[in-house]
Amino acid sequence: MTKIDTQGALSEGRYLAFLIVEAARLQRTVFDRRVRKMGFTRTQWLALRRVCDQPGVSQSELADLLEVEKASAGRLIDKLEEFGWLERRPDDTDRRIKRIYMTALGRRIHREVSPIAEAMVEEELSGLSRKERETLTDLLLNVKQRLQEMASDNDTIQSTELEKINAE
Amino acid sequence: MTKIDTQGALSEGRYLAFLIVEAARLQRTVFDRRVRKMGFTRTQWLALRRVCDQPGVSQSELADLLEVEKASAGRLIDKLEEFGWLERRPDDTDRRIKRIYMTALGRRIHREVSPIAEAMVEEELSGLSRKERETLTDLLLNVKQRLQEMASDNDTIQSTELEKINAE
DNA sequence: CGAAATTAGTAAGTATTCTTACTATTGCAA
DNA sequence: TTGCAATAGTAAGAATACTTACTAATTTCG
Repeated sequence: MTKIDTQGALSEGRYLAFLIVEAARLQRTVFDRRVRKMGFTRTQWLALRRVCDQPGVSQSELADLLEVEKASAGRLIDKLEEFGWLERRPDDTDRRIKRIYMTALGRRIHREVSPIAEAMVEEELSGLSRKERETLTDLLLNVKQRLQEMASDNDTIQSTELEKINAE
Repeated sequence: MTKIDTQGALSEGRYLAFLIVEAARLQRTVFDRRVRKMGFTRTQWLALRRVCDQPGVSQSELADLLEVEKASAGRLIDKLEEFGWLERRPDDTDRRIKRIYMTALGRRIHREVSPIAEAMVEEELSGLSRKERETLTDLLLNVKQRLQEMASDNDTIQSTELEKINAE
């Protein structure tokens, strides 16, 4: 009764969904290859970049921005502090909060890696005109906003049916 | 001497690169939320879907398709075989090879989850016309192909300079 | 034929991140 | 004020995936 038509109109959209994932994964792969030889990971680079954009960010805020858990962010900052790229400083008024700042070494690393990232982006978009880039931006923004709404609506799924099947 | 202009023309492209990553991550988040309650992970679902599309695939082929290492694919298949969704069968002619097939239960799980995935894709694209979807597909394909070329060119980066900085 | 190189899969150890539980601090309200 | 709830960060253990090394089977080539 619930035959699924995977060959019909839906497949086009499914293809688009895969395209988005594949483009993102390729970006990640290329970036990883180009910077991993330097001895750090993509996550570490993203954290460094965030702190550069927003010095004095708290650990929890940084965790949100990087979309990892608070505990994971703590470990990450441990390592980056070990490297001497970042440092924790207490907040002036709230003693629970530790704020993150870049060190001179961190700023230097950032200055060196930034052009690699910029060059990668420029290269991957080199086949598109300025107008096409704008169009791509608009369309992706549309999809992203829709996805954000979907991510907010939490609890619309019943799992009971599947659990029954799995339990048999 | 190597001043970086992060505010100029490059920032537009950088924004696009982030958009791609964010859209992909949101897709993943939404899908995870909708199926994780059913007791399995996105990777497990992707593996099941691949085997459904391509029954009799070998473990190594599956690892390539999922872009994980052979060892990880082995563990993954262990678990899915434990669940009773997939099964390994020996190859007829090459005794090294184990081919992966779906079980009746696996097919049933697939039939239940597939519409959830399809509905998600349809919903996330609901703000775009058919023509806009085609445009988005074309533009993303262009970016993806460029990234694939970049992923093939392996060794164009010197890491020496960064290592020097880091070692100080 | 028979030894070397290649390929499929597994095993062990490591790294990363998540989940859950905990401590310390702060804010709010009876 | 004092006690309860919320928030920031940490700790410990599980899950997942990667890296490296290994075994078994197959292919290639002298």
